[in-house]
Amino acid sequence: MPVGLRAIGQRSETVRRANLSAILRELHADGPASRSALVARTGLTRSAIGHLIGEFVAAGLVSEERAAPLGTPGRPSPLVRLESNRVGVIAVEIEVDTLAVAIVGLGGEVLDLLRVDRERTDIPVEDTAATVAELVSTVVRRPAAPDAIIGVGVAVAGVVRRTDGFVSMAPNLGWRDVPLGQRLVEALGLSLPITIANEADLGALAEHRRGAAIGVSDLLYISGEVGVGGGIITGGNQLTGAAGYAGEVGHMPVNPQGIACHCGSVGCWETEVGLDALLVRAGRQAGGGRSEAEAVVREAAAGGPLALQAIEEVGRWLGFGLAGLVNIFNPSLIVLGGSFTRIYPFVNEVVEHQLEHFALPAPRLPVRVVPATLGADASLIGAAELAFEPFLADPAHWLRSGAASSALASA
Amino acid sequence: MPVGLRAIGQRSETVRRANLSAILRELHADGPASRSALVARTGLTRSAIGHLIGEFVAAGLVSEERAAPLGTPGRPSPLVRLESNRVGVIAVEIEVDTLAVAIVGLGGEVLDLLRVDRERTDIPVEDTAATVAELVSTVVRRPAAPDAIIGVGVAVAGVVRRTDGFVSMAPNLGWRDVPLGQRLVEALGLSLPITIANEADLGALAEHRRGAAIGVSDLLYISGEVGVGGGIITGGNQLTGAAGYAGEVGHMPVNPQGIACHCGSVGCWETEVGLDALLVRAGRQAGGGRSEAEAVVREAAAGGPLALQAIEEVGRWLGFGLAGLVNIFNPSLIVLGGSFTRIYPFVNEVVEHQLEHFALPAPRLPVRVVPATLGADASLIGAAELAFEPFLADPAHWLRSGAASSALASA
DNA sequence: AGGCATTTGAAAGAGAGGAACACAAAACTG
DNA sequence: CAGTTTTGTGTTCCTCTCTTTCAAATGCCT
Repeated sequence: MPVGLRAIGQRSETVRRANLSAILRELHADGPASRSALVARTGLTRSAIGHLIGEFVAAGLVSEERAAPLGTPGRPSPLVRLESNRVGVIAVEIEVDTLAVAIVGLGGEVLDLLRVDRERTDIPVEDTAATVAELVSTVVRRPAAPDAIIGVGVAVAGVVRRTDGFVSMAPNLGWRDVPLGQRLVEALGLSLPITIANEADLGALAEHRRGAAIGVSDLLYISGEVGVGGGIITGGNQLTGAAGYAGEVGHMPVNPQGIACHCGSVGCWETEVGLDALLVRAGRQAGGGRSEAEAVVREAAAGGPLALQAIEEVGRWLGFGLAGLVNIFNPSLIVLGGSFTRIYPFVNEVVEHQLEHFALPAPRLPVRVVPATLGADASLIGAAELAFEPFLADPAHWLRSGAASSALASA
Repeated sequence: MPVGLRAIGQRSETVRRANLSAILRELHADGPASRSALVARTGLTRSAIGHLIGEFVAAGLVSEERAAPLGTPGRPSPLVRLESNRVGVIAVEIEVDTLAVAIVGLGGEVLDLLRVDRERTDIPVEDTAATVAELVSTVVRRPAAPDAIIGVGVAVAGVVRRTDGFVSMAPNLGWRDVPLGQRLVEALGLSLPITIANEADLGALAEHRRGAAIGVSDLLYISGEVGVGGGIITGGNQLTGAAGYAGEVGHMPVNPQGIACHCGSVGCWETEVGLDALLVRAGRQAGGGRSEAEAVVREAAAGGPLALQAIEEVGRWLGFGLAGLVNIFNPSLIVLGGSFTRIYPFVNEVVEHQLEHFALPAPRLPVRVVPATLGADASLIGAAELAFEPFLADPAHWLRSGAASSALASA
């Protein structure tokens, strides 16, 4: 149901752009495919596919190889494969206690990955940007780097505006109203588009494309760290909201009688299910971060009653909040990421029980709750997908301008 | 960011379909427009517009009239206008205490409207369907009816599945797991597509297309009656969820220490902001419905302290819940419908205050809260829009098959 | 080896929008 | 009031892209 402004007139060229995009998306998402498989999946004719593939081959973006005979009669269809070391993106992850930079090739292969630990203290944006720039320039020089870098995607643990990467609030990084996008542009000094998004949003994107939620078009990804973030995909589209701030489910009020949240509100969901809530309930000091949480999980695994009880209580609140989200979004899948992945085995039952109790039967019915499968790199992979997005949406633009070489030159 | 399955290959014909659709949407949404305005809005050339308009004219769907000279130099562009009595839809609204059927012409004009009051008792679906059928057959026979009816849209006050109109739960109608869609198909006996959706979802659609939210692509429509429903539009698309159950914000848990909700949960938002909450706080009996609520509003307008206090308390909870939704959706507009429209003047300030207090600053900043403008007919208008949707999305399909006549014949 | 199923490749065909030009109609201009 | 300017329509030709069609290629199966 597109609204007026988007429904701009289409031209013949639009068709070609859309079809090139469709083919590229197939290959990027599902890996190598035979020509005939592409025919089947796109609904185009063999000739059309032939022409379009030819264009990609001419640009050096894909290669065709003799198909391995697969036992069926008929002339075998050649396998079309993306050249993963021709075009790539830089993915950056800025988290509380770690900083990562990766190079990801078209098709999703992680070609190179650099991760450094950071102090859990407030670090100025400028310093962060400088560190990122250093890592990027290292990684770009290494042999794994592809011929052309076409964009930079950044995942940040904070409330961030999509349009320009302005970070309104990243409490755990100690940032408030920080122009991260601008600083990164300055520090990187590349003439590449830099797109920044919230880490949970990108985790959702990653799980949707390459993780536990492949093929699911309505899903919630809930990432539990010190803060609780949500990435939401509905109808196959990411929920971004008017400015890209959407998905801050951690600050959904669930308990008016609850404790004060650093955001200024009271009883936010993350005050009940965030890492600190777990630690305090387990008799430990708040602020311990992942390592302490890990200790609680180990304690629980060993049968420690206090730890088990703490995790159970978190699970109860987790399920309570999820019930509300299920009623609001009617998803078919909920993916638990971050530290929730670790406690999933312990809370699975409570969560299901809470959903049974607090969610409406109709939207609750089809919901499955599963742990994330991409682990710590989820948002990094999502950042890469984000950076690839313009390319996937309109590869024709790159092909025409011979960007393979020009983009490289500028990198 | 379309996912694999949707990104089907496009053909030349697709372009024509899309462009016909774009033109029709413009005319349907914004009313008559000059050819040159259409050129400007779609970005197509004059020749293309000429051809496409020609096709519509040939089908008798639009007419062109000599432009009234409007004071600007240059040759005036003829005005393109939809023939509102050629193609129309039937819109049905099934609410707790009222039942309405309307005929709406292409362009959105309500050509005819029949509304009957109902007892606030549980009425079997079969009876409801029969009444609807009766109203429909009356209205279709009246002179205002257009040549062709192309679909039926139904708004129902309950949790309903989009695919087949299965009502999982409509507590105020006394329905549970009722195949409303099927019953309506049987009762109406028309070979027309019948689409059923939740009344708040359709209220949102109506306000988005023809009410307070025109041109806004990220909005929440919150409708307060006995139950509280939400219609959500993000990125210009309706949020439907996996099965169309999405938007049940009334059952978002906001108060674990609250009262039991009929849905089986505790502390749902509607237990704090629904009509019964208002009535009880105002010292009246629950179950009084709209008329009693109206009495409370009048009492408040006259300065009655108990009524004012009750409304204020509802406003406080309203703002509290909205804050959570703002954090989740980052909308740019919140439209208050149903009884909330009436209490808006009284709660405006409290709501804003609560948002200030409980919503994150970044998503909160651009949010405006406004009353609905379409009043009681909002969901009826939305139902019409829903029924028009397939036609607007692919008018070529209808033109080719000469549906103007064939659809009429079947009605 | 020959038949069959499936696919590729090239050429011709069809559908749709773009560009350019002649002509039309209204509003300015002096 | 006649000429000029501006904006628009209709027409013709062109370009782009996919489809259709047919011959040739390839490898399984008997």
